[in-house]
Parts: sequence; structure tokens; C-alpha cells
Amino acid sequence: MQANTKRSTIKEVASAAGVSTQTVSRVVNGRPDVSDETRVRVQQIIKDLGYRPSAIARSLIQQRSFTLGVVTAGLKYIGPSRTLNGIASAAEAAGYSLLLKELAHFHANDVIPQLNALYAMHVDGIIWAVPEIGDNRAWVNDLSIDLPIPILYLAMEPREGVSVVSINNYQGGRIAVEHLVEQGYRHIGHISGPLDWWEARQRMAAWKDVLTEAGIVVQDHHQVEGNWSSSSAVPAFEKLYNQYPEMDAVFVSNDQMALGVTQFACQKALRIPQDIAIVGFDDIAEAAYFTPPLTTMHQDQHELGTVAVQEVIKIIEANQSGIEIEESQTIVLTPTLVIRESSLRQKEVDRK
Amino acid sequence: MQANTKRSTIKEVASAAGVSTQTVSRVVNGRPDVSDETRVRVQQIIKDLGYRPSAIARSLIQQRSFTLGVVTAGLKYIGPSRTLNGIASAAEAAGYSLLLKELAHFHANDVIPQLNALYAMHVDGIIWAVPEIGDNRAWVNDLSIDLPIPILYLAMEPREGVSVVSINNYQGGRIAVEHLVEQGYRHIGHISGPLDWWEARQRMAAWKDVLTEAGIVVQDHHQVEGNWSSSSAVPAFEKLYNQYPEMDAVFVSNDQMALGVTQFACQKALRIPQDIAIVGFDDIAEAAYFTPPLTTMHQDQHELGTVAVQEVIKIIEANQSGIEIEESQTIVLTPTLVIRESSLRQKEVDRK
DNA sequence: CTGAAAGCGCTAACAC
DNA sequence: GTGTTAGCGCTTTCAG
Repeated sequence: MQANTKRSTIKEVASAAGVSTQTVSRVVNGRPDVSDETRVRVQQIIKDLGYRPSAIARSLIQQRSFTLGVVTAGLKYIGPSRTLNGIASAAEAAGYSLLLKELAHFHANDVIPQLNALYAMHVDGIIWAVPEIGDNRAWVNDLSIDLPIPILYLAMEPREGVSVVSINNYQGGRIAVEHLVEQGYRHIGHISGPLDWWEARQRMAAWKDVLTEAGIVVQDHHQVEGNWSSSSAVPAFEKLYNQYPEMDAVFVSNDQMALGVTQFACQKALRIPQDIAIVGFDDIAEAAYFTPPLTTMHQDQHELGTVAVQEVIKIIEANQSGIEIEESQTIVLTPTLVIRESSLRQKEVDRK
Repeated sequence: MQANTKRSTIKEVASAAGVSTQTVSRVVNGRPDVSDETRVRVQQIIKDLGYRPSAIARSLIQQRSFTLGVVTAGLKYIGPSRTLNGIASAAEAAGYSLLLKELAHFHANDVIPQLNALYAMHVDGIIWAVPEIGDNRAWVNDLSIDLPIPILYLAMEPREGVSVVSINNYQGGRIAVEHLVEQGYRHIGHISGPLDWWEARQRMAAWKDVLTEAGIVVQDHHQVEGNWSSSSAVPAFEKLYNQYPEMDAVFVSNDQMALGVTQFACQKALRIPQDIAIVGFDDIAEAAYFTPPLTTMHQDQHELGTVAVQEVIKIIEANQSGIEIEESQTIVLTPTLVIRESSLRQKEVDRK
């Protein structure tokens, strides 16, 4: 039992045990070249003194911290949190600690201080998990902030010379809209996310392409922009419905907005999916319990995080052992369609 | 522009500038006792070499890291994420970094390694943000893991000799149920969270107490246990409804479960709130867009996090300047009622 | 205003 | 098996 006052050092353990600090170090690190007798004695003293080795002193000398830096934003939303969850569990499994920085805003482009702060803490690698918005990626190719450690980018448009792990939003959008087309819908509107978001543009582009390929003419007034929130979707859908009254289905760029659409439709006595079919994106936990349950694109943000961790660590280990590996890898995960009631062409029997 | 290869040191800067490392240190730390000429020259060289001071070397010598350890669990749920969000923004504002550990399970009680890992990284304080479940707090009073740094506990039953920042779940439960009683409901059921959770027990106790005080007899079959998820609420509510058919209102221990209840009610053609009123707990972003919009207890988990950070830092700074402060403070935040349609006694006019 | 020496807590490399 | 020496990158202390 140690006193709750100060950190005990390897030196104190050494002198209490009557050995050198070196021997204590060997015991702590489980090296084989210590006699059993010594080992046991030292271990006992370590316990008695409540000695806990200093990881940062070790980092300093080994030039290796077994720590990963993570820069994120918008943790109050479930998407970024699920990704962080994946990062945290993979890091834990790999024996790495996590140093977390959250940007105050998604748009923040004063990123240099964040990067420097992480580097100052000797992180072995960095995962940049802030979504790509507007020009907040302009700095990526700025060599002046080049760090001697790997940086892995999440949820970003793949780029030359940069490691990226991403979800294929374009493909996801295609699958969603193709599903609606297959169900027989021909007047398919779109509520997009904010169009300065790369992900929103990808999903919208897919919507356009699939319809065009199906021989359906896409016009500007078939689409309205939301801001990802349920509240934004209510006026957005109202506007869309007014300017596109033939609309019989809508691809909504995330589930929160789909919820807003659902509420509005309910108020206007529009039946889902008989009068208007809905497909969302994300597959949040609540989607299965909307009224009616929401068809949506499931994206595995948890896995996005775990893959990211595995990739940085792969690069770190490779650098460590001097192996040259291809610098910039790009990994893309594809979302999957989860079909629920909100998008199903009803059979005659279903119409009461 | 430095080469993307290795960390440059204070020594390199010093010799390149023709000064001592001491002088470089003074420049880096903005000390006044350097001539302007020297300062400018050194700053230029720092830039040229891409020198970034090592925070861990500094931590080692100053015995102070300006880093907080955070232990959390369940980041895939929105509650813990919102708290982490609050922690992160407050830490950023105070100039502290965050070292994050996520427990694989809520129940994990092998906490010593987590604590030790954080301490090994020289964190200045720890925020324990894992909910209190079963006996996963048994270790709190175990002196053998006493650390020489402050630990602040979140969302835990207040205890002697321990600093706690918590949300008053009992009070929140009372407010929720009192609202239903005021609306005129007399047959109020309860779907609780898992009863090994302290928070679930608190809310349930409040439900019992308020009804009893109102002269309403509470019986065992008026309550059913869920597991916080929407899916658990469907069979839970079905069972509750069968065994308590007079029930005209239900206090559900979180919003996800309230959503499950909503869906089931809708399928059974039970109208909300005419046939069954619902009050939830949490005020998740989606709650305002349920059909009908959900009355719920808003708990400010973001603030829970910011307050926690401010408290640990207060203790840290006090210890630092040798001031003795009362060791164990308890701060309790109270949730607020957000009234929406799901709980309103309808006027005649509202009934079509 | 600037520098030299010592050392934070630990481990690599080498001796014995 | 175990100890000694040196030093990771920085700051504190004390001289000048």
C-alpha cells in the first residue's frame, strides 16, 4: 500500500530491493535473464511500493509511444461516435492508447495546431476522422505540415499520395435508388445533405445517375437540400412535394431527415409507402422502429474505425522494421441495403 | 521545410542558431529574457527545421502533462457520446489533452489495468464516465489502487470521500410521473431499464413514490423491465398491457424504448395519447419527430461532461499550488421536462 | 541576456 | 545473472 502522494520511481524500487534499476527494468518488462529469487523479491517490492512504470519515460527513450492520435468532430451525432467506438476498440485490442482531439466545428480548417499537439505527445500515427466539407481538406497536400508519422484519413475523397479509408457513398446511393426503381417507382425525388459535404454530393450524384440510366429525366426541382437534421427535412420535403407533386418516392440522404419526412407525411395524411416511398441512409438504431420501419442504407461506421486503426498500425509497424510499403493505400467499404416497409410497393392485398 | 523523416530536437535548433539549448527553450516558451535579435533568429530556424517541442519530455521534467484520462463505455450509444463531447470541448477550452479508454463492456470490473495505463501516461486527473451497473463500483473504495491523482466519477450514486458529478435521475423520474398525474392519468405503468443499472432503479423508485404519494396503489404487475433498446420495449409493452389493461399512461425509462412502445401501439391501433400516454427519458434528437412527438425528460449530458472537466481541473490546480480543498465534492444536475404531444390529455375538440 | 550542469524516469548497450 | 554508463528531449538552477 503506497501513500496517496507521489509517483514512486524505479530507483526507489531498486534501492529497496538492493538491486540496480536495470534489474528492476528487466523484471517489469518480463525479461528472462533474471533469477527467480530476484524476480520474486523485486515483484513484491513493486507491489508494496505501488510502483507503476512511467510510459512516457519509456516513450522518450524508445521513440515509440504506442499511442494513436485521433481528430474527430461532431461527437454529439451518432455517426462520428460509432466510428470512434470502432477506433477505440481496435486500438485497445492492438495495445495502443488513444489521444483524442475534437474539433469545435466540422468546418475548422485551422488544423495545424491540432496536428502539432498530437505530434508533440509523440503519437505514433494519426487518424483524421473529420468529414470532408468545403475546403477543409485544402491543407492535406501542404507539405509544410508534413509530419514524420503516418496520417490516415477517414471518410474522404480518395487522393493521390494519401492513405484513405472511406465508405462508398456513391455506390450506396446507387443501391438505394436502384432499389426504388426496381420497386417500380418512377418519380423519385431527393433530399440531399448540405452540398458542401462530399458525402452528400456523392449520394446525390448517384441518385441522378441511376435515374438517368433508367431513362428518367432528372430536373432541378426534383431535389432539395437539407442539413442532416430532422427539423430541416420538414420544410425541405414540403417544398419538394409542392414543386414535384407527381413524386411517388424520395431518397433521403440520412435517417434523421427521413424521420422528419415521415412526420410531415403523417401530418398530411400521406401514406408511406402507398403514397410516398422513402429510403434513408445510415441505418441508425431507431430506423427499424419508425412508423413505418425505414428502408435505409446500412453503413458500418464501427468497422470504418477498426479498419483505420489496423491500417495505421500496419504502416507504423512497417516503418518501424524498416520495411518499405506502398505509402498511400485506399480502402473503400460499401454500404448495404436494409429493406423495411417504407419502400415496398404494396400488393393489392395490403391495401385495406 | 523539413524532411519527412525524423523529429528535430532542441539541440539541433540550438547548434544551427549558434546558441544554447537553454536559449531555444526560452524562445519556445515565450520567456521575456531573450534579446529580440536572438529571438527572431531562433524562431526562423525553428520554422526552417520544422522543430516541434516534445510535450512528453516536458511532462517528464515538470511532472505535469496537461492531459486528462477518460474512461468511458458504450460510445455506440448517443448518451455516452454526448458526455464525451462535453468532456472534449471543455478540455480543449482549458488547454488539456484527452487520453481515452473505452471499456469493451459496461460491466467490466477489471478496471485496474485501465487506471494504471492512464497513470503510466502521467495524466493529471481521471474522469470515470462508465455508468454504475451491478457491482462495477466495488473497487472505488479499494485503497490498494489509490492513485496520487484525482479521479472524478460521473453518473454514479454519490459516495463518501469520492468526487461525483451526476444527473438526478430520481428527481427526473419524479418530474416525469408528476406530469402524468397532473394531466389526470391514474393508471400509469412503467417500463424500466435493466434494474442492475443505478439510473434505472432511481427512475423506477421515483415512479413508485410519486404514485404512492398521489394515493395510487402500485402493484408489481404495473412494471416491466426492458434493456434500453427499442426492440426490448415491444415485448415489454405487450406484456405490460396484457397484465395491466386499465393502463392509460406509461413512463418509459428512455426514449429508444418509448419509440418501441410507439410502434407497437401504432400496430395495435392504440392512439397516443388518447388511449395511452407516453413519457420518455433522455430527449434524444429524434424524440421531437416521433409520431406523435414524445414528451420526455431532457438530461444535459454534454454539460455533465463539461462540469466534470472543470471539477477535475479545479482539484488538479489546487493540488498543484498546494492549496488544500475539500476532497470529495458532489454535483448533481437536474433534468428538465420537455412537453410534447405524447402525454397531453386531449381536449374534446381534439378528438375527431 | 546567455550558458553550463544536472536530472526528470527510464532503457540500450555493453561490461563483468 | 547483474551492474554501469550514457542519453532520450527537455527545463530547472545557478553562474556569469
